[in-house]
Amino acid sequence: MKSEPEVYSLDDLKHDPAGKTGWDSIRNYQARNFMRDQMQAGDLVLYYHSNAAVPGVYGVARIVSEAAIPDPTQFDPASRYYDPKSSPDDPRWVMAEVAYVAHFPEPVSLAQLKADPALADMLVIKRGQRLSIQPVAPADFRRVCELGGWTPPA
DNA sequence: GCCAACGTTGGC
DNA sequence: GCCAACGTTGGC
Repeated sequence: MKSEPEVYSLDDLKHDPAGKTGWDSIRNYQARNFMRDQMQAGDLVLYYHSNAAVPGVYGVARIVSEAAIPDPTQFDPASRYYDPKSSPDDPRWVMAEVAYVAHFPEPVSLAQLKADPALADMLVIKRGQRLSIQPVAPADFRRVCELGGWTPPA
């Protein structure tokens, strides 16, 4: 999952008073579908900082809700993400709740991801790949954690 | 700030 | 249904 650190960083998640955050405002159908169809409670997530001084993976979060909760911002006329075509009866946009797990001892930069032959198929290194939610192959997940100097729980 | 990539919108 | 215009993303 990508986030701009100026907007909501992994550190912000760590210190969030609620202990978690709703991953709202996703307004891309493909990203929404990845979240809705391929995430479930308990899944670990690589936390990527985009538009950062050093873009890359800074740590790990966890999905702590089902991955298809209606995104409340779509019903809020004051929100930038208001969608008048959506209705509470048939919500168009969904979200999941995410909780902090860990910062990597060594953040893994985008340049490192690109330089690692084992990660050649990772979506995030592909040119033009802008989706803010992307599936990660288990082997790639483990490799990125290894590069970050962090061991996932068994 | 530039610009490539790409999704969405809307006229026709 | 095509496609030009436009807006957004995000690395650099």
